[in-house]
Amino acid sequence: MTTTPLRKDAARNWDRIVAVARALVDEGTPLQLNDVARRAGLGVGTVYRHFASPEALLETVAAPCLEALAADGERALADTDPWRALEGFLTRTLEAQITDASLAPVTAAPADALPRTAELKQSLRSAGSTLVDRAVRAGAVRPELAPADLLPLMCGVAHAVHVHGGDPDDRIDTARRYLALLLGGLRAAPSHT
Amino acid sequence: MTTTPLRKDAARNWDRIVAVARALVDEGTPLQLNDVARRAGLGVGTVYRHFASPEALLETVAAPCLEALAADGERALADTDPWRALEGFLTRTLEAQITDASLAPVTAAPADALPRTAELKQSLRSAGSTLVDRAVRAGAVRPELAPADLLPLMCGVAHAVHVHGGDPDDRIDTARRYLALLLGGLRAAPSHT
Amino acid sequence: MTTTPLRKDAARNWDRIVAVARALVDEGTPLQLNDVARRAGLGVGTVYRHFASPEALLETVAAPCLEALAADGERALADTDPWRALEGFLTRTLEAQITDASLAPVTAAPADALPRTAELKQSLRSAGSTLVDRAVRAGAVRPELAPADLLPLMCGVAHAVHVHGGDPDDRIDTARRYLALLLGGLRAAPSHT
Amino acid sequence: MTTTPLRKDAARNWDRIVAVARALVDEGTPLQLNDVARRAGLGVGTVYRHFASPEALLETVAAPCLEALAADGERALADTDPWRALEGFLTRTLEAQITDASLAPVTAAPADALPRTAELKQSLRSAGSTLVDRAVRAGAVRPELAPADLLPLMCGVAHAVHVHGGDPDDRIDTARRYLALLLGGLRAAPSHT
DNA sequence: CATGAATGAGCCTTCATTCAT
DNA sequence: AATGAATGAAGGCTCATTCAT
Repeated sequence: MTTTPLRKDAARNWDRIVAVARALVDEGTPLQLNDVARRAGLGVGTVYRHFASPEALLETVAAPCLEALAADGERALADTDPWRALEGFLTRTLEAQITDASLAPVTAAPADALPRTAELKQSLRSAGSTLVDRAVRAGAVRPELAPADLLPLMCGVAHAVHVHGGDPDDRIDTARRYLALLLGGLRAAPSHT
Repeated sequence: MTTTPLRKDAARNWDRIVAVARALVDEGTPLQLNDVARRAGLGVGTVYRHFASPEALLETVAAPCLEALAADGERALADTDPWRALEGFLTRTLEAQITDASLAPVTAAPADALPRTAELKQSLRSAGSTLVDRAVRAGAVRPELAPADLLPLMCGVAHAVHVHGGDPDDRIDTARRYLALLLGGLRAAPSHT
Repeated sequence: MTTTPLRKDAARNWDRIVAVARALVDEGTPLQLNDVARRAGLGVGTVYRHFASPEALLETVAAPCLEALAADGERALADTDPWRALEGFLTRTLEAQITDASLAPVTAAPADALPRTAELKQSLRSAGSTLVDRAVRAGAVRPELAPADLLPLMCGVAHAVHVHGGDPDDRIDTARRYLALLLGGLRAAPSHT
Repeated sequence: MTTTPLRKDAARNWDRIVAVARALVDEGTPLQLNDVARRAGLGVGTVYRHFASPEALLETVAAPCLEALAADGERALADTDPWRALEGFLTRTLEAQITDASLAPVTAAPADALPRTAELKQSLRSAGSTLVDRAVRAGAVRPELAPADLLPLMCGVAHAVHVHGGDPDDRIDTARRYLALLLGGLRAAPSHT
C-alpha cells in the first residue's frame, strides 16, 4: 500500500529537494525544478525522478502542514461544543494558510498532482462538513452555510489578507479580524429573532 | 484635456485589440501581446503602440466596468440609509468581480499601469471608506471594520467563489450567499445584546 | 547648383531636427530617427523627408565642424612653415574629434550618405596630403609618412583617447600628449643621422 | 582547479559554437547568439548554457590570442634590452590586433564578461607597465609615456589601420609603418639634443 | 539511479522604414 | 509637405521537459 521504501541515498536526495523547495517557498520564489536542482546540488533529472512536476513538489512541501490540519480536524470532531469546534478548526486552518505560503496554491488548486494531497484535502473537507453539519443542527450556525463552503471561505479570507498587504507580523492580526467578521456572519442569529 | 482623438483606422485597431483581449480574458487565457496581435491580424508593433504592456491592456479591458463601479459608488453615497448604501455597493462590486474576469487581477494588483486605473481604484476606495465610516457612525456596522478592509474583503469573497468552482450560473448564487454571510458579520450586533 | 531653397516652415523643421540631433549626439545617445522626431515634436515622416537615414542626419550634424576643418586646412596651406602648418592642422583636427562626438563615426565611415560629406572629407584629405608632401619635401617629416595616412592616424589617436577613458576635461590633455608622441615620430630625424 | 571537464558531446558542441563564432568574427558579422545557434545546428538554449552572453562568447573566441599575448608579455620581461623588449611586445600585440578581429572589442571594452579575460587583460597591462617603466628608467623612452597609455595607444594604432582600409595583406604593412612612427615618438630624444 | 546537456517553443520588446491620410 | 499609425523582422532570454551517457 505504501511506496517501496527508498534506498538510503535516494531518500537523502528526496529530503534535500524538499528542504530546498521549502526554503524557496518561504522566500516567495516560484518553484522551478531546474532551480531547485541547482540549489540542491543535484541533476534536474534526479529532481524529475522524484517529482514529476512543480505542482507535485509543491504539494509535497505542503503535505506536513496539510497532515497536521487533517489531524486537527479529527480532534475537533471530538469537541463536545459544536461552535467552539468549528471556530477552532477555522482559526487554525486560516493561520496555517497565512503562515505557510505553500498552502494557498495547493488548497485552491482544482486538481491535485499527488493522490495523497487529494486524500488530505478530502479529509479536510469532510471534517469541515461534519463540523458545519453539527453546528447547524445545534443551532449555532446559520443553515445557509453549506459544508462545501468552508474551504473556499478560508481561501477567500486568506486571499483578502494577502490583498490587504502589510508586513508578515500584521498579517496574523488582519487574519483574525477578518475571520472574526466572518464568524460573526456564520453564527446563527439569536433565537428570539 | 483627454488624449488626442485617434484617427479612424487607428481607432478601429484599438477596438479590435481590446475586443480580442476581452475575448481572451473571458476564456481565461492569459493576455500576451504577441498573441493578441496575431489574433487581431495586426503587427506586434501596433499592439505595443497602443498598449505598452500586458497590464495596460488588461486595465483597458477592465476600465468600463471599473468606471461603472466608480459611478455606482458615487450614487451609493446619495443613499440616505447607510446600511442599504453599503450593502448595495458591496453587492454590485462583488457581482462585477464574479462576472468580469478582468476585474480581479486589476483590483488586486498593487501597482497600476494606467493613471486612469489608479484614479478609478482610488475613487472606489474612497467611496467605500465613506460608506463604511457612515455606516459605523450610524451604528449599523461593527467598528472593527476599517475602511481599508473593504476592497480586500471583496477580493476575498470573489476568490472564495472562484475556489468553490461550479459553472458560471451558480457563481452568482454562491457569491450572494457568501456576501450575505460576510454582511451578517459586518452588521453591528443589536444594541440590546 | 545648390538645393532649391526650402519653404520657411520646412526650413524651421530642418533646423529643429538638426538641433535635436546635435543634442542627442552631445549626450551620447545613438541617433534614432523616431526618437529625433518625437523630441522635435514632428512626425517621423517629416524627419525621413529631410534625412533619408540616420547616417545622413549624423553627417549633417557633423557638417559645420567638417566645414570648419576644411577651411582650416585651406588656411594651413598658406602657412610658410611646412612643419608648423602640418602640426597646427593635426592639432585642430584632433581637438575637433575629441570635442565633437559626431565627427569620429563620420570620419571613420568607409561610405558617405551625403555628397557634401564626401566632398568635405576629400577636401580634408587633399589638404592633409599637400601638407604632408610639403613637409616631407622640406625635410621636416619622415618620408615613410604617406599623405593618405593622415586621417587614419588622427582617427587612431582619437580612438586611443577614447579607450583611455577619463572625464572630458582630461581628454584634451591626453589627446595633446598622444599627439605630441605621434608628432615626435613623424618629425624627421635630425639631419646628421 | 579548472572547471569540471565537459562531457564529450558537450565539448563537441562547445567547440562547434566557438568555431562558428570565430568564423562570424572573421567575416565581420556581429555575434548574435540566436544566429550562432542556427549556424551551429544547435538550440538557442544550448548556446546560452555555454555562453551567458554575446560578450562571453566573444571573449572566449579571443581568449587563445590573449593567452598568447600574455605569455609573450612574460617572455618580453626576460629580455635584457629594455627598448627591444618594449618594441617587440608592442609589435606582437599590434599584429595580433590586426590579424584577429575578436581582439579589438575585447581589449577596448571597459568591462569583462569572463573572469579569465579580466585576468589576461590585467596581465597584459602589468607586463606593459613594467616594460614601460624599465624603458623609461633606462632612458630609452620619453618619460611622458605613462604605463597606462600603452594599451590605448595600441588600440589607437589598430583603429588607424582599420580606418585606412585596404585588403588584409596590406594591413600588416600599414600597421608596421604606423607602429614605427609611434615608436619614433616614444623613443627618447638622443641625449646630446 | 543519477546526471546535466540539449532542446526549442515561446515571450517580450525594439526599431528602421513605409504609406495611407 | 507633414503626419504618425502600422509593420514585422529580429534579437534577447527563459524554462519545462527529455534523453543520452
